Amino acid sequence: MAEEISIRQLAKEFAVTTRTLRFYEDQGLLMPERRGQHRIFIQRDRVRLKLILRGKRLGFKLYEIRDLIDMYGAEQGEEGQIYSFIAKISERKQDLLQKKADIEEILLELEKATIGCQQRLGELNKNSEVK
Amino acid sequence: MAEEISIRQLAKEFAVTTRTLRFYEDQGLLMPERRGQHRIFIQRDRVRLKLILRGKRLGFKLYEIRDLIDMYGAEQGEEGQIYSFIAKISERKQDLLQKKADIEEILLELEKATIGCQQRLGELNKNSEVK
DNA sequence: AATTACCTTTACGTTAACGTAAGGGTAACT
DNA sequence: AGTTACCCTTACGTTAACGTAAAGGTAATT
Repeated sequence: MAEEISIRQLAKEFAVTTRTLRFYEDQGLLMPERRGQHRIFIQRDRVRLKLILRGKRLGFKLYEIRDLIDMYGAEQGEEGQIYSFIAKISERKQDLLQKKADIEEILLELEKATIGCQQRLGELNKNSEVK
Repeated sequence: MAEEISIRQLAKEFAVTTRTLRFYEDQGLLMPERRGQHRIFIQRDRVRLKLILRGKRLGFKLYEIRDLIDMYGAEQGEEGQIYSFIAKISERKQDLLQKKADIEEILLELEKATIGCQQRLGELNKNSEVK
């Protein structure tokens, strides 16, 4: 794992396009260094990109993901800021717990559906045995 | 809870617009009866809409949600169909388990962030006491 | 010297999931 | 008879998250 990688290398590593990476930079989600014109990505960007894609899988908007990432390890600022920060984190937590509950319910339904399918298969087998 | 409700009533009940409901019908996610021109929604549609919104919260595309809903209690068909059905359900399960894992990780990070914030608050308090 | 393989910016195109407006119909109060 | 309150369809507009193409720069092979 090289220290400094090109945009294409990072893109390939995470199975996204270079356009996507440039777009994320544009949106303030990535901030690669520049060497001349070229972007230089480092480990920090890998970590960030991983977080971005994780957020995407959960259906978060890019600006929500940006906010989310900003929450990680950002305990600077004065008291008021910290408090509003804790509040924001709490909101996000609620959202995530809701999503988790949604997932549990869907998984339950899918379990039921699977069982239904298996029963159906059983019936089909019985019929073919009788035949 | 009335047996038959209008589009507006259903919309209000779930805090969506009538446009949204018509759009969902257009996409084959809802199939209300018609009385003349008017749509008549019943309990079945409530259930479906709930499932749709749940899917949306998890970032599923509408066509994915449609597929998902079709999985619930659809154990008809012949053997081949059932098998491909079980496979599809399994895929969805994998996806959901991935999302669940994503959520757990984010929650963990947010916990860490919260602790960081509290420590910071503690430090700020110490400083003000010293003063 | 020319092709290959990258990189850059700028800018228009695309898709999903609706929003919004236009134009018209029905049914019930006032 | 007119206003209110719904309902309908058709159709153009909007936003997010990129896709895609154009035009050009650099650096290393062939």
